[in-house]
Amino acid sequence: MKKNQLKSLLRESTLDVARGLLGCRLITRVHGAETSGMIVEVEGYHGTLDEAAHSFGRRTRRNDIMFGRPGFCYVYFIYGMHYCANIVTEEEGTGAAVLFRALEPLTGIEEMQKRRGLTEPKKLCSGPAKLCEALAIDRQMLGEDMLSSQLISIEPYTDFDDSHIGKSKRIGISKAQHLEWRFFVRGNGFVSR
DNA sequence: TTATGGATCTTCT
DNA sequence: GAAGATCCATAAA
Repeated sequence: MKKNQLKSLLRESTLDVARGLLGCRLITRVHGAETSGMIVEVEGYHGTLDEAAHSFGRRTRRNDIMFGRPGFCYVYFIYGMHYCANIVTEEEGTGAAVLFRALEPLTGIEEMQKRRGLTEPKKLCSGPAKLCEALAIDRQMLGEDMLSSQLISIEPYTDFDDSHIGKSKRIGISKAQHLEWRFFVRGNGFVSR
């Protein structure tokens, strides 16, 4: 994928965006430190047809960003201690997003190790809350446009064709559990399980 | 105003 | 494999 193709990828349906994001690079720049990783695992969430999505039902203060423009960053706080990060998909007002579940660390690895208090590369970003801690993602990223923001952005890196992409049911949800909306790079050691 | 439970991670057994 | 940590948006009252 070329750099300018991200914008057109975001016009695709949520599940196609999810697949297309595998192999892209997620980058943050915080306090002068750049950290980035290749996206190797994601999940799709689609408000109106998906009981597991935060946007299911109606627009509220918490999920408001999910109804914004595609490419926006939706960060939420969970279990009293963790942040998770999404990129908004579908046209404005839809309430859909793709959750970043795991990265393969690429740059700023020392910084990630410091933030995580760990050195083992496979444990740095192998879960949605772990990658947020490693890349210092929190509420300050909420609502950033990931196609133009300095703080948090996405760019093409590697392309995977369908034969390298696995799918499964989503993890950690109590509703709509039958949907196979989780996608990951097959055989990559940095996925969450 | 209060009660409830969640798109998780770590540590312990 | 199970439990504890610990905040906050939402729904119920």
